[in-house]
Amino acid sequence: MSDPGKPTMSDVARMAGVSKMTVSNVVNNRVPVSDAVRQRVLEAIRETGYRLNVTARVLKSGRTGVIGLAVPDIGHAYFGHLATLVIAEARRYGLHVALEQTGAAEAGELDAIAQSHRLQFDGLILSAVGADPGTLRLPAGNFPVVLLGEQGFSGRFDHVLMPNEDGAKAATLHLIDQGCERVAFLGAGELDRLSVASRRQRGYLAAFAERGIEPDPDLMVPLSGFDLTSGREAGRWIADSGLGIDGALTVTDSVAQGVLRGLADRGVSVPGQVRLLGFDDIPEAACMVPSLSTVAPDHRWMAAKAVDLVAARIGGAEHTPAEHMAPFELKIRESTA
Amino acid sequence: MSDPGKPTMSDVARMAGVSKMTVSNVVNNRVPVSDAVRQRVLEAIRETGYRLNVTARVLKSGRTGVIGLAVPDIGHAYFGHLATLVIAEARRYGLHVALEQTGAAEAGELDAIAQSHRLQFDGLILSAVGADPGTLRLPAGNFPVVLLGEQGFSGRFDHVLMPNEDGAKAATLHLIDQGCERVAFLGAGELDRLSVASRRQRGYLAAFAERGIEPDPDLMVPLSGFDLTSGREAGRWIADSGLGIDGALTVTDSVAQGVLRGLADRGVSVPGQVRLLGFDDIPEAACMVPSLSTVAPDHRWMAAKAVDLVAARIGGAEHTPAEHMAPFELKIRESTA
DNA sequence: TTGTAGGCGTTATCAT
DNA sequence: ATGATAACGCCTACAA
Repeated sequence: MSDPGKPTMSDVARMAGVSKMTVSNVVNNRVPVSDAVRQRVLEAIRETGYRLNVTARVLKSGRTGVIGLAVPDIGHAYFGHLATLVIAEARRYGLHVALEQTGAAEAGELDAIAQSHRLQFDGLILSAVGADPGTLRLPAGNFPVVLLGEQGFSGRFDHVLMPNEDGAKAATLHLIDQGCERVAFLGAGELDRLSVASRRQRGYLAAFAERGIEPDPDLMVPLSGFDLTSGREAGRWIADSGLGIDGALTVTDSVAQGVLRGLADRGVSVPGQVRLLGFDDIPEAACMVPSLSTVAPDHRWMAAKAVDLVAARIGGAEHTPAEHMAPFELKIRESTA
Repeated sequence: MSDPGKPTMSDVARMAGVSKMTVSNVVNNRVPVSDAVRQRVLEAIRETGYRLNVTARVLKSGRTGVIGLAVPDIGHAYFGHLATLVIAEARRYGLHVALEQTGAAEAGELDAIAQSHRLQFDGLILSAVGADPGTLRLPAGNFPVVLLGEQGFSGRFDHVLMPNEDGAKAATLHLIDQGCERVAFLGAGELDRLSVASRRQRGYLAAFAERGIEPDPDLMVPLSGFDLTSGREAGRWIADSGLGIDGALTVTDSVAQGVLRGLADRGVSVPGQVRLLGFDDIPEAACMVPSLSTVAPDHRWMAAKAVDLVAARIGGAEHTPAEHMAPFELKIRESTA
């Protein structure tokens, strides 16, 4: 007795007394097959427990029907939400989405690209925050890549952009107009790097410029990360700093959520003593206490656009790379009332 | 000129003036290759932009090094968090994780299994909430599947279980011991189905039994979903119901987050007028205002165990399926003070 | 150290 | 309507 191994089309064909090709045709409902033969084949499939070997099919077609979505951290509410939307949009094209986690580091992003080749994705949507799009190395040929959320346009890929500057500017103006005189920006970084954070910080600065106010460098505070914990530390810091901060724009909603908590730790009321404004409009924002005012980019629009672009390239389109800026809305809620 | 197509080993071999096999050996660092030849091959690889076609290799080896992780909805904080942990654990085995979304429906879960075959995963970790483990159909052969978080043990798969009953019981006892006389359970379902919700509800009932208190059916309220929005509605309902509810255990932390907001909408204070307790200990729980008391299963333990089990089966282990119950801790925070 | 032959499981093409 | 043959790109086994 030899090891039976997984049954193949040949096994089915032999059992049904037909050729491999006929089995293939039955499995794929392709050319007409006589009812008698079809039944015999289906019967043989059942008996052998045969399952199509997709790898072999992929080897021939060169297509997997899978696109990668690489994000810094799926644990972050924003990316979880985004992923859900991308998956929904991809379904419209019959595309499957596999998620990669880059860890918000350049190495991870480069690896995601390498992996997307390894895993034979047909394309990749990359939410890059660490790597410079100008220097990203790609798999051979013109592999469909769409960059998401980052604003450093390289001219090499399609970019779906968030309205980082305009959104942050509108948000800051709102805080100023609400009467805040000491508005902080939480999540500051090096302005020369084209990170999400620096883009938003530029918007913050643009608002001050428009109002003819001199920004105070002490109010642009860097964070150890863009998560709840860093936010909480920042919230406590605001209370302890003695800088008289009465308004704050955070680099993300998750940070704002932490800040809210950090302020509560110190008994500081929002919006009473400090008005708080976030960025992203994650689903949790409306359910915080107080509910969080925030810059709300149209996430569905972004997901749809990104998928449309990869799908088009996968379909063979050869348009020159372009930027696509998502619309946004400033959502005013309790935290800046 | 003909379409060059993607370069293959043959292309590289031709350019380097060697055989395909030599190229293969260089690429895989296998048998010794003379330095001269190696250089020529590497040079040719660079020039052609050749990249290994993994599909072809998989067709021979039958292994992809990828496991699937199928969860109801990655947009939910809990699953996002879980995914992060599983990805980290899988890395220890050199395994890659691809995420699937099942939509919390049986159809989605069955599809996830079908897909994991389609995508040639080596194994699957399935967080099943809809399908009955007893009736799940598997890909051919003994495909490594580990069920996560569900408590209906089938005897057919390894299960990594959450302490649903014990956790909910401990939580409910805590509420009772804090002096709550009207403790509600938010997220009730049909007790006969072995869902996560019904398991937790059993724990809730067990606590009442232990204290010799008759539970009030009006206090076991079903929800339209296990998300923020349903929670918010439930919170308002608590305030409007006139049932005198002064304590509540929710089926998940996300629901509790919504409830917190719904109560705030009605000006009900937590824990002053209503004490609130969640389940899961998502990262957000500690940062809510007030911070959320919750049942905290050891997520890292669960992720590690699940990965260990699939990895073992992928490695050929043939142990009989078993249950593995995660340890938990009751985290007391402000919401039940 | 390098090359040749054959096959992994499927499908396109052309023939019957 | 069905079958034979030849790829798809790589790797194992063996030969030189």
